Amino acid sequence: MPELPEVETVKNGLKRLIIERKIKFADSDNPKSFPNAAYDVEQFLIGSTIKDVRRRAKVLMIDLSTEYTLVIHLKMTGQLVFVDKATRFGAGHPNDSLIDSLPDKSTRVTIGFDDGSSLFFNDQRKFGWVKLIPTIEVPNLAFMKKVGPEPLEPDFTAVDFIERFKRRARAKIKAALLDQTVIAGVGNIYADESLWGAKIHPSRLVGDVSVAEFNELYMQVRYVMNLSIEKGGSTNRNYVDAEGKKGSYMDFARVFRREGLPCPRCHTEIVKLKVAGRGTHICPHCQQI
DNA sequence: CACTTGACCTGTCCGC
DNA sequence: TGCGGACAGGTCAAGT
Repeated sequence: MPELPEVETVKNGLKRLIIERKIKFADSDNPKSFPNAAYDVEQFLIGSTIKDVRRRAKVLMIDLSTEYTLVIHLKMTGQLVFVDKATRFGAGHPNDSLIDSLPDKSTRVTIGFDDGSSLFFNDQRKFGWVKLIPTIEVPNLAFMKKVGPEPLEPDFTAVDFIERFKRRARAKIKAALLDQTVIAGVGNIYADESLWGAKIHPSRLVGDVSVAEFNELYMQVRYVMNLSIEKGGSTNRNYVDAEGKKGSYMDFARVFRREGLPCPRCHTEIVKLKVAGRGTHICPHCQQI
């Protein structure tokens, strides 16, 4: 799934839904999805209360009253869905079919609360994980130490943006955009969308992109990801938010998964190619090598 | 170091 | 219908 806007949407939903709930039990069918010692789970997870939910890059953090944190990465197909037994069978609930079906065969972790509600971590491809870590140790995780700045923070400027790319001067601009140590949170959808917005071909080398083009790319990265947060993220395949609802950014996408359709700017047919090992969508007229 | 490729998994879709 | 292969929102380890 999940790039910055999707993880942000899940975080916002969880903040509304699970703060102050008390954890009664935790189950998992897959050690790689929940690689925590039974002793730690018993000692620091069971019986704890949810105090806060945070996001950094594409990582979610659920802070517990025990000074431990559930650090969660959804990778490609992860979902975190809260189900309250009171709404579970509620007629007319917009997503009662999905909600009613949980847990299902993709459920890797179940967190049960003492009021009967549950949080399900579903992950078809099993790339994602839920790790229980002392809160004070979270900033020391290898990923947290090397990840780049948050591009939507108000004090993150175009000058900062350009500076971060200097270390990847010989890489393709799309590979650098996807590199989480350059800036945090951009994935395949918003890389394609922002490069189209800035009229930059994804295969161009970072060192050959002008300052004016970088300024436009900076604006586009912030524009597409802010718009997507407003739309509840992109549901390309599996993604749903904390209530099981799909996001609608794909209705506003300009190139992503729109091969064969006209470019919204010039009506040239959008084509799909492979760049940096990833499926990539461009307008061959607007985005020249 | 900088950069690219393959691996991790399951499911779906497309061509034969 | 079945089967093989390519492909899917991400990140790492290992390779050049």
